[in-house]
Amino acid sequence: MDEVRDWVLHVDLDQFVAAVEVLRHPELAGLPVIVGGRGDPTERAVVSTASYEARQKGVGSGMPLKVAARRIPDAVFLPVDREAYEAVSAEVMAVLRAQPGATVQVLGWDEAFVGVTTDDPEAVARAIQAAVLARTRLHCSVGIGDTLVRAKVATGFGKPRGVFRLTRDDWGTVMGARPVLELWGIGSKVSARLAKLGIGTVAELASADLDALATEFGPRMGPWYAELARGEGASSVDDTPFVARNHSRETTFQRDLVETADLERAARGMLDQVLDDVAAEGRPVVGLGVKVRYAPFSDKTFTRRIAATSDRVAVTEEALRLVARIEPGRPVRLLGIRAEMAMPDDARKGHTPTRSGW
DNA sequence: TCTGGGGTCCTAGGACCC
DNA sequence: TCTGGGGTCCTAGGACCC
Repeated sequence: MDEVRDWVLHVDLDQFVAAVEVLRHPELAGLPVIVGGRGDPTERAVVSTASYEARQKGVGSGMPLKVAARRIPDAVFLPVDREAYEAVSAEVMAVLRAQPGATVQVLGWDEAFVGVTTDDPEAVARAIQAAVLARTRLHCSVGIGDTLVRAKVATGFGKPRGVFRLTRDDWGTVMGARPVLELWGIGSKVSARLAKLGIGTVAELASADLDALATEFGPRMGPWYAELARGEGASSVDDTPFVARNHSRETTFQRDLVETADLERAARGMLDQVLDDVAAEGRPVVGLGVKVRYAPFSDKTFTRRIAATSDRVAVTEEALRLVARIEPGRPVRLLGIRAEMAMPDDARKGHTPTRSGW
């Protein structure tokens, strides 16, 4: 038994979206279930979640549905049903908040940090798993750590349905020889740039020269990567309510658009939805962004800062002026519209559960 | 193989002000 | 007449997360 101290637990539902669908459709249990897009594998869309049966056959998140269908021709394809997942997610988070002494920081539909003070974090983890299962019939994995990063990484070793602890004492032993790509916050681009500096493993990044990292990645991100590789950073769970900075909509067109009139119509439709979302929060718009993906695959963004306003007509006109900068005649595969909102005075900056906070 | 949608934060470079 | 340097804001783009 440990002494009483603060612990970070990272709770992650197992194959959440697919599991919710199987609960609704019990006859799908044991089958390869793939959820993505509108559920039509001939469309341009990607896999949101694949069941373990589908994963065993090589289908995973982010894969184009067309590719998934080729790999598993007899898989069950289902459309994404956000509202259903949000409802189940709310139940899960309510269970977590009901744990005695728990501080809960939600990271997404299917995961959250839970801060507890205890001498037996494994017992708390098992209690959480049992409570979530009893309330929602869903299984989850729990990572235990002395920092947020270590708890988050630990969960991966617990999946599925398990519990795993990772602390300062064994972080180096467990993670040191692994590729930096396994760290949360390092993706393929940064991994490739690190490789050019001769850094391939977590241990190498943990002991890398900070000045060299700062030169390559900037004064904040460079040193932060080394800290990440040591498993360090924030160790307390922050339950400050989340305040969104942006609302946006994007659409990938099934057929590339070329005509200006088509683009303008699409932009107006998305803008209406975005402004509905903004209006629901009652906050003025202070900036606009347009994202374009030209075919075959090159992104461009245009942004503009505006005086704070809730005037939909004015915002729409301003956004359409940005859309007008799209290169005429070049096929457009994706259009995105983003509205940046004024932040309330009491919103703390930088507390959000993303990279900089760690 | 052919690449979603909704977010967050960081950086470089230019403009502008003092 | 010619010109330093710091601070801040904005834009555009990049990277990563779920």
